[in-house]
Amino acid sequence: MITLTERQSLILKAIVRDYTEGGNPVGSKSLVEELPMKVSSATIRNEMARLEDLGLIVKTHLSSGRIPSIKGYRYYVDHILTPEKVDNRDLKVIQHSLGGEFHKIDEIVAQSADILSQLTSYTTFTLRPELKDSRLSGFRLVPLGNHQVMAILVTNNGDVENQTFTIPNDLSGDELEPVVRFIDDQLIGLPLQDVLAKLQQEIPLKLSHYLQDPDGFLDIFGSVLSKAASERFYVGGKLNLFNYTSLQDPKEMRSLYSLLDQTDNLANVIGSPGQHIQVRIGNEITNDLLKDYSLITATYDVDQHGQGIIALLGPTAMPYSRMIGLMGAFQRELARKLLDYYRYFDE
Amino acid sequence: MITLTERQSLILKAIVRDYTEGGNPVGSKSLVEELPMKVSSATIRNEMARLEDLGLIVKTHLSSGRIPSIKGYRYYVDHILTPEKVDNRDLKVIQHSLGGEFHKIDEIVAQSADILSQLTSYTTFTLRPELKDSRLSGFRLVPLGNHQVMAILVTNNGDVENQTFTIPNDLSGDELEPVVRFIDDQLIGLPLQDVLAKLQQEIPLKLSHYLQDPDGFLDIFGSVLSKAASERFYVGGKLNLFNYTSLQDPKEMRSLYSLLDQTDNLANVIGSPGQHIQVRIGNEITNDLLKDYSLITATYDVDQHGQGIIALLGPTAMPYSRMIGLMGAFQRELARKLLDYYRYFDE
DNA sequence: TTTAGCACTTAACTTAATGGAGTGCTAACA
DNA sequence: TGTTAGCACTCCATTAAGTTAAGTGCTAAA
Repeated sequence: MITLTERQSLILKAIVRDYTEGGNPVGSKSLVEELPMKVSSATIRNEMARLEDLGLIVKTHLSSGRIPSIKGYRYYVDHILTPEKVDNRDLKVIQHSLGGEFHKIDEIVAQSADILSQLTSYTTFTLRPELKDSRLSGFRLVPLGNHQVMAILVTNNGDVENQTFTIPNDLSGDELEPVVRFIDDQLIGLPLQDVLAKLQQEIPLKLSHYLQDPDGFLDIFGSVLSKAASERFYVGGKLNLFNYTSLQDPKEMRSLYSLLDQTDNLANVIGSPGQHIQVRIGNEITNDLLKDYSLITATYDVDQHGQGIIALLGPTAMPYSRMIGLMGAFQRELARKLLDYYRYFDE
Repeated sequence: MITLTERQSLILKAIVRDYTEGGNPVGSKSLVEELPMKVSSATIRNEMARLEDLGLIVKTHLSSGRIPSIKGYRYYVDHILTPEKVDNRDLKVIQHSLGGEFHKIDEIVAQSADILSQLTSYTTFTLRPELKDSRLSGFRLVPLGNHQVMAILVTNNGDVENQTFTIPNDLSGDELEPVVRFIDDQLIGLPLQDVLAKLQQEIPLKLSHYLQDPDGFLDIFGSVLSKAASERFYVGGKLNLFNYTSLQDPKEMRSLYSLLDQTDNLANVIGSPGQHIQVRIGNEITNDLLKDYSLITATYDVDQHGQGIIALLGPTAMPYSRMIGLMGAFQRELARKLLDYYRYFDE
């Protein structure tokens, strides 16, 4: 367990700030002017040597200034930093852009990713509140003619999922009705997870009373259901990658970029953060492609509607205190907006 | 009007080929070995000087080898090149990947963009056949409970478009039925364009017999309708940009990339190509961001179902003959597949 | 018309020189 | 014991100079 003196702490803080703002290694002389106490550059050099021994700062070459190491950022984030109060203008932007009327949760969540990336110039990820508590509240089969049927699934949270299928023989609404009614009787009100489970056990058997070939129908129902139960990260500010990356090689650039495109893979990268705002720096991120970046993740709580996730990817040299402040604001504002949205369907 | 001698033509052809394959300016000595006739490098130098006078090739500096100019590529494409027969393996790939079963036209069109970009390592754009001949074949309003209604629109080509709306007061199916029936009577069978037109004229008046407040309903219907009538390019191989661009500056990279993201803007860039395969090179493309690239565009015909567009963006130094061959193959295969698809709904 | 020969140009690479920023260490000082 | 001034040292970045290889245009002869 590392403990720093007051002065060492101030020096580390100043190094992190300078490097984050200017992007250049920080030397002892420039620190003399910035530190609140009156000490010579030699003294600072001595302290810096100690910070280096502790592994908190490193040199880029033998006689260069210092930059924070991963460990240094870590210490800074854990013990020195205080979250910055969100700028009033930023807060206005957030509230205004979430203030409009939305027809889908996904729109709200996607919009959040966009705003956050706009405010930070980094790349952001958002995940809607978990669906595990969602319940099936309605199922429809709408014959469209021409061998097509649309299956629609509604949850108690107002989520609507639909898919169109091509079927060998046209069906009339009358033929479909008993099946839909059966589904309604048996499954409405159950959590989606349970519906998925039942779908593999008792339902096929019972359904065979109503339909000669229940398999086709079950495929359809299952397909919409799993689409509704799937969880997808929204990515905002993908293009911002160009701002903060130091990569030159187009090949690496490409593979990084395509990582951001594989939204189904992002869950592995981001994981499930705890209650508080979590910062992972450099190689603390499990994915090798991101070992030179930092990832800030946080959950947000929407009462009994479960938790969602917001995340922020940027350079290791990012203004952590401002970013953490912003994440906090988003936690609150997004939760509030969604609570508002859900209330509409709870009535 | 430029006319080249047989020998000049062969030299230009060789320069284009060499530069396209190797990426380096081509000198007179290396051409000696490649040309089918027996001439010295000095002779080739003389010919090259003439080609340069004509503006077909240029030097990168006073004593460098030559590279084709825009005008040179133009001449090559117009007078020298012969489309390459499509590799059998490539044809298999195309046919196989379009061979599967699709539930939506958009899936086929998007898939085509992906395959073509995969085969070429460039970026591709595809547009589905024009909708102008599509006719409205069905309209549904499905109440979902919780203040939500889904509007579904079906065309005679099997296109399905849907959108969910939040409405102030819940409506039952019974209330909606006369409205839907009215729409069916008045509008089914008409081309979408005509439907759009009528929607702004006679319909609102007549509809007021059935509904107290037709405006809300018309908004809904109009919204789905315009969604169905909107034409969107699919973009394939966006990431391939990293392969063929020579840009270093992340800022330019970014603006180029975001051009590809604005799918609604692409129509301006791509235009409406004529019957044949059209090649635009460098500054022949109207968009300034693309002045260092080449764009190959072509239409494909699906009989009475209208025309679609495929396009290919790559470096000016691209193997035109192979690319034009591939575009030809796609014209045929995509048209065939779509004809097949439509036939299903024509029955 | 073609060709050999040659002087000339340029990019790309290597090497050397210089200045500046920063460090660690030593010795003196409070 | 902690702090400071001074100094030798290191490394990067930039500039300058030199070298090589590829390629050209031009001239004069075949």
